Amino acid sequence: MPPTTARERARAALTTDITDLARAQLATAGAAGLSLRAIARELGMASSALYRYFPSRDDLLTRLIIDGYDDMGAAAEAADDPGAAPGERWLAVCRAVRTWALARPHEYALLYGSPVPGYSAPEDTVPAAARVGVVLGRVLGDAARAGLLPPAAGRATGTVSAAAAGVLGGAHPALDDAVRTRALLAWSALYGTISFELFGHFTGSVTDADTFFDDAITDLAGLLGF
Amino acid sequence: MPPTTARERARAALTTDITDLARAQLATAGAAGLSLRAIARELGMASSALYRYFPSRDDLLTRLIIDGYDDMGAAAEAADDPGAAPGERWLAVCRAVRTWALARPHEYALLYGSPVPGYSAPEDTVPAAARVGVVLGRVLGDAARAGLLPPAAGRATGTVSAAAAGVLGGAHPALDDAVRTRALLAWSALYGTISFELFGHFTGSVTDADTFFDDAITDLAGLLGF
DNA sequence: TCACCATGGAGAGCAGTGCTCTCGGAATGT
DNA sequence: ACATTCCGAGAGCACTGCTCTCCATGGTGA
Repeated sequence: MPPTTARERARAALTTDITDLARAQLATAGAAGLSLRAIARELGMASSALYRYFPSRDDLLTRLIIDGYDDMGAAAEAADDPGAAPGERWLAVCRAVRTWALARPHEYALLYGSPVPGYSAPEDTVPAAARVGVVLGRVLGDAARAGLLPPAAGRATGTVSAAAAGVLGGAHPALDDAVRTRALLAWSALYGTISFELFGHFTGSVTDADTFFDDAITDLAGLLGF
Repeated sequence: MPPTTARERARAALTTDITDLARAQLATAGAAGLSLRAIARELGMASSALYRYFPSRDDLLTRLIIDGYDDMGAAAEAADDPGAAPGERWLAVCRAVRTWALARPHEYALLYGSPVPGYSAPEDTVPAAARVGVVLGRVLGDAARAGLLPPAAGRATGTVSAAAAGVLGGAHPALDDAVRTRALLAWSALYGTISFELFGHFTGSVTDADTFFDDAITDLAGLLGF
């Protein structure tokens, strides 16, 4: 339900003002440079008043992390056309993730870079964090159900949890632990390439980042059988 | 040449004391929690005296980063047996990198996590950072020269720089841009899986991290033709 | 040998941080 | 109209990186 009383309205408005300013500050100073006092200053209020809205700096970061995961997940979902071929879908979703990351490098770093020290992601972040994985898992499952995947070897290595197996296509003869391991590998490889590009580990090695990314992602699609 | 005068000896000793304490602090508080004052306190000296040895906190971090790259590179080099088969070599080097990372998660995060904000890695870090890549590139090149690689398609996509091509096996008929792209992909995927494991993105999905890593790395080796 | 000077410590201080506490006014529910 | 809850302000604590000044010491050229 939306806020009803004037107080709740004001509180909600100020809360989004804070997170917006925090995001803006994130874009310039990074996560470590995020300063509650600076936000309060820009808002024209005492720093102590901010603690009525976020009990601590880490809680603000948690909010930003959840919003970030959700925003990225929405971008991935929007990029997925369930009617297209698996290879096309995979490429489109991966491209969307990279585009999202390139537009907000600091926010991406907050999600997939070093964890903030002394801060362990609360349970709240899990569902939001899973959204991109769910989209990629659906692509895999749809491909299997459409008979577009090579037959699986039927190996059960026991390394992929049942919960993850459910997300990664569910039960299907064309899907076994070996396939799912490759899916998890492709998933982490996607973030590996994006992180390397964003964090500067490719500088001097990759000249055309756009086509390199497409080539690499296509290789990964081949690994998955698309 | 080693330090000669007593002063130089004392300076070198104190410098290593500082970096050792910094590394210890890194292991507990992470990069953001690294405090020059705390180091000075543990050393029983004034915080201002530390600036005689490191002009700023970022310079200390740079030192730690270079040392970290070097240590990891040495571990990778030690794990590589040039006489073994390419697949074995690839697996051994990747395992060594992961083992190194698992033993020093915070140090790994410093190297491959989010870049420290407002801090751009100086040129000094480049050669040290390249060491692991050089080892992996040598494995690829040796495999090509031994005729253990499938024939290349001969594609020149122009995405891999000449410098990187030199590291990634050098010139050989079995090596083209398509192969080198896969090599860079495998390289970043290696760090993607390690980062995901270390940063907690696999929690709940991967049950047996050790065998998952081996499986994933073997898949990557297959992608490279090993 | 002695004077000179670079070296490296100590301390005070500045500007900034997250966070806590108390106080007082204002909106809300009864 | 009253009681309660909410929310902003201000002062203050402990901490940070960093600078500046001052001073003792160690190595060195005359």
